[in-house]
Amino acid sequence: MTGIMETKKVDEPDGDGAANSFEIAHQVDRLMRRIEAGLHGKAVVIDTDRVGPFGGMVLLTLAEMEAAPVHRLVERMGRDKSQMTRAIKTLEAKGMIARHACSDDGRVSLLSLTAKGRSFVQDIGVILSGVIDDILEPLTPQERQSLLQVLKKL
Amino acid sequence: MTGIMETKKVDEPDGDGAANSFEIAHQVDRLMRRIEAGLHGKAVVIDTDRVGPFGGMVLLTLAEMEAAPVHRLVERMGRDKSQMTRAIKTLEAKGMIARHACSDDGRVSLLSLTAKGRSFVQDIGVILSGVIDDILEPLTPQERQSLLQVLKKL
DNA sequence: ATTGTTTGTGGACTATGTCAACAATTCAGG
DNA sequence: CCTGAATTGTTGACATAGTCCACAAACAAT
Repeated sequence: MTGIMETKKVDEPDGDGAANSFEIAHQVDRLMRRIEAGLHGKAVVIDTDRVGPFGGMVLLTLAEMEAAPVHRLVERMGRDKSQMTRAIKTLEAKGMIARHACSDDGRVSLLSLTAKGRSFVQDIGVILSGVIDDILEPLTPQERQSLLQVLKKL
Repeated sequence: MTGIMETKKVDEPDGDGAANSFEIAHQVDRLMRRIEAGLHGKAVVIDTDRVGPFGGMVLLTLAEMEAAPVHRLVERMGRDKSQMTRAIKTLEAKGMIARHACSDDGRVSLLSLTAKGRSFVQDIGVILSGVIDDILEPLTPQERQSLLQVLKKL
């Protein structure tokens, strides 16, 4: 049972609204957008194949898993199946990923990065790191680490 | 061979900023989506006017400012002007916000919530708080507070 | 074999976001 | 006062992202 904003400023001394839920949502949203905006500015240089932000995320995620069926990507990224299908289709057309049939299961086709896809992921990785590091710059290393841990705990 | 991220796992178990950049982006993204998913489930009950998630955000933001010109909303939310124009138009059509001319400046029209808009914001506030509190449930109060502070620092 | 489930696709649609052009004001400075 | 910039908001055209629903093919179990 969770309270509405007004009912729960009791035990928190700080004036900024006691773990204000809306505030957190807002800040998370802002952070997301800053990341994307930062990427957007620099991505033009690199995204010659017009992969787009979502496609980039797919590639990055895939790079962490190496050879996975679609539904695993879906569950990992929390998006819709059909959306994933289409993203994959265009990524395949651009030569970023390849699919080969799965011997165990005739329904699934395993996805993997091509060489082109891997080198692209390399490049995004560098830029993304740069962008986020810029954004996180005001934080101490401890704060970064605690941020990551808190996020992971969710 | 695996790509990029694998190459740097050995020397730093944790505690390095650069290694975690992509991880942070990913986690932030997930958090955003969980919030929106949680909202989506419960919003149907309340969003009888089909305001939508973005419209809701606009209303919530506006509720924090009370009477502002469009460009202030734009800079506060970090979105495109035109997007805001259209969102406002539909919100106005739904009777959530009102606009009245600004005496000082003939270009701007000041926006404010109507009674209907305010009560709607009330309702979202309750639900949003609930959803986020559910998500943040595994965190201790200290962790929540530190999360918020870290986010605000950015 | 029949039934139900999982896996991936496709259609149709809505919402979001981006880019560029534009009118109406306001402002700065001669 | 006048003219050329800058600001404010609007619109068109378009690109991307996300949702919902139905469906075929392969599997799993009885």
